Amino acid sequence: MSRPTIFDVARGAGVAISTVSRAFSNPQRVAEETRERILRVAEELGYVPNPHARALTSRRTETIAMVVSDITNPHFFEIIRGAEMRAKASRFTLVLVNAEESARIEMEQIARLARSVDGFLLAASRLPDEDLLQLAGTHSVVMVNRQVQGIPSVILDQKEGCRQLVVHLASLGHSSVVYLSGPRNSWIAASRWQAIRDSAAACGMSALRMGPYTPTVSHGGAAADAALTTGATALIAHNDLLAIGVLRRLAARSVRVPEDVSVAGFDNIFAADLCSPSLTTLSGVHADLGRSAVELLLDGVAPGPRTGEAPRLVLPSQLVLRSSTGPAPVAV
Amino acid sequence: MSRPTIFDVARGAGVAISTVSRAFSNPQRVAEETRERILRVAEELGYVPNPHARALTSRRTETIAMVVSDITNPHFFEIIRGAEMRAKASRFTLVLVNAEESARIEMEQIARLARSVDGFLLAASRLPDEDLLQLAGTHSVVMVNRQVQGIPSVILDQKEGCRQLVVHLASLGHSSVVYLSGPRNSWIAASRWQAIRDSAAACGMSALRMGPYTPTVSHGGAAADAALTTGATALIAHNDLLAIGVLRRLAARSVRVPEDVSVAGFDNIFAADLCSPSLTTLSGVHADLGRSAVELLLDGVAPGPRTGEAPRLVLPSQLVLRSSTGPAPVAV
DNA sequence: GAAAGGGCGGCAAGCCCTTGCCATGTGTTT
DNA sequence: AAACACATGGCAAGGGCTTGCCGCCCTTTC
Repeated sequence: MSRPTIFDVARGAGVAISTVSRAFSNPQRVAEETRERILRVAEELGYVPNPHARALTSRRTETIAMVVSDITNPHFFEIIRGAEMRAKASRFTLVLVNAEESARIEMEQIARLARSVDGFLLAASRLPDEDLLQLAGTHSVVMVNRQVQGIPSVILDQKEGCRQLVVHLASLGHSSVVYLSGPRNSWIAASRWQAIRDSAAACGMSALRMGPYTPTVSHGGAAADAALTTGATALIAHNDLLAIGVLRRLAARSVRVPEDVSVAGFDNIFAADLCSPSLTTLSGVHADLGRSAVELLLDGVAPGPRTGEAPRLVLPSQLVLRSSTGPAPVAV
Repeated sequence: MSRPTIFDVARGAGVAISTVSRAFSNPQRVAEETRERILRVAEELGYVPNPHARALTSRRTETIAMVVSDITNPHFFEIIRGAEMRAKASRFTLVLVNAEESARIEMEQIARLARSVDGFLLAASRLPDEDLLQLAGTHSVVMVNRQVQGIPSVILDQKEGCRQLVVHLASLGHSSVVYLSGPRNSWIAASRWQAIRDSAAACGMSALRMGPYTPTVSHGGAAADAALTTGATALIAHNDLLAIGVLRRLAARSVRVPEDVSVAGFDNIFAADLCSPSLTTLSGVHADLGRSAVELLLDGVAPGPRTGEAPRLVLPSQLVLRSSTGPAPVAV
């Protein structure tokens, strides 16, 4: 015996299938009494509407896709987690896809899912602006940790966060800072560098960008070596993973942190508090990024007139001071 | 202009829609030459089959759902990651759902998705065996980190791993070990305790189970306090998070690790190598769990005769020795 | 050269719902 | 009492695809 369909419910309740359909998807269109009867019959029969049949005509799927640029990066998991929880709260299903740091794969995956989801969450997308704008023309899209004019987005406040971080370093007496940059086409890396450079200028510090580096622990070694050649006393790594890699290499080279060199990262991952020395980092509630992004997407997906402007959410970030930053060494 | 359908392609290629359909889903059923022509037209038109229409008749969705018992637990992310990558390799889509440690929610989510996916990956399911067996009767199911008679599963080798861990502690001179247990209805917690108890007995050690504890850092404090009352010199925590919490509390209470007490965990999370002292832990390639689980599921989903037995994969685990375990203190 | 077989394409019946439009019945207004 | 508005339910046309079955034609076989 196969699963009951809308016909079985209609027969059981003595109504037309259209009425059953509306009892589920358009409740106020059906008399209270009728609806209750239908729901009761459906319950008894164990009827669940077939989502595909539903999607076929209604073009709504109650599913959203989250595309992350690199699923191996633990930083995204908080975002994914927040997104999943928020999606679930609205009875939406979350599909997870990995772009493997490739714009081509990202595009392929999006094309593949275009018909199966109501919208896309693009986390740290590597696609060029044009592609994104085109996509946003035909689908609901929300960017996470990237801003593109005209597309809704959610980011953590890099500007203010970087400013605080630079001011912190400046007030410790550092006069030069190196930013160990993340991937070349990472919007957030560009945005961090810009904020660091501007803030450094405002503090009278010199700022230098090095890299790009793949932001993993294993690439921290090269980054540290390169940074040491500059003589800078303050290092800001693109993220905590890279920063931890830097710390390791510095330890291996007997460079003391923070006595000789100060190091800071981004994301405040769990390990940032455990490594030695513990890591000063720019923190933020990443789960909220995912949550807010879904919220924005659901707003956009909902029928009704668009508000004129694409919303740009900027969530607060906060500086977490630990022991990897300290006073600049006294000049020799 | 709306998206092209199979009709447009059929017209363009001068064939019937059934032929177009087969050109995509049953290539060897169509002459090579015809197929090429169809694919070329489809390409030109930008035709992509509508997955919902497809699913409606074929009952295949090329989608699998991964249900995790608690999405806030970082341990799962490796598994999710492995699963996503493997699914993608077979052009399957992965849906992620969170059971929030609740059997009820887990069941609801499964019911909701039952029609939209080809199968379920249940990671650390909290459902009773009966429910799982019933589910496995109607759907393709693969269990991750749990074994149920008759259902395909993938686990890390707890038994041998725990044995090695206990032998390691025994050979360091410890004569008593405490297992700080994970959640009550966690299969893996039960399985670990059983392996620890048996191995301890074989080594002439006494073993004690305490808890259950929610396996997070914050619950490690209570676990540590409780464990200290027993006078045991070796502590095995349900996972690394709990172990790190234990380490923190011990440090706060000035109990030296490993001089006074040895501590070990499970999972070898990234932070295990960074905490102080670094943590001895039972490691395993968790991404492989996800990968293998998807593989098993795809095997099960594929048409064709079932092999008689439900496969039970046991992936190797390995003991990673770090500095949180050491010789037992000399008795006073 | 006739019969048998295989490869290939087409027909048409679904798969299970949503939704625009119409029909009916009831209550309200003038 | 006529005219109307509104609430409610039904009809039927899809939505875009898969697949069992049939039939055609070209090979092969004896």
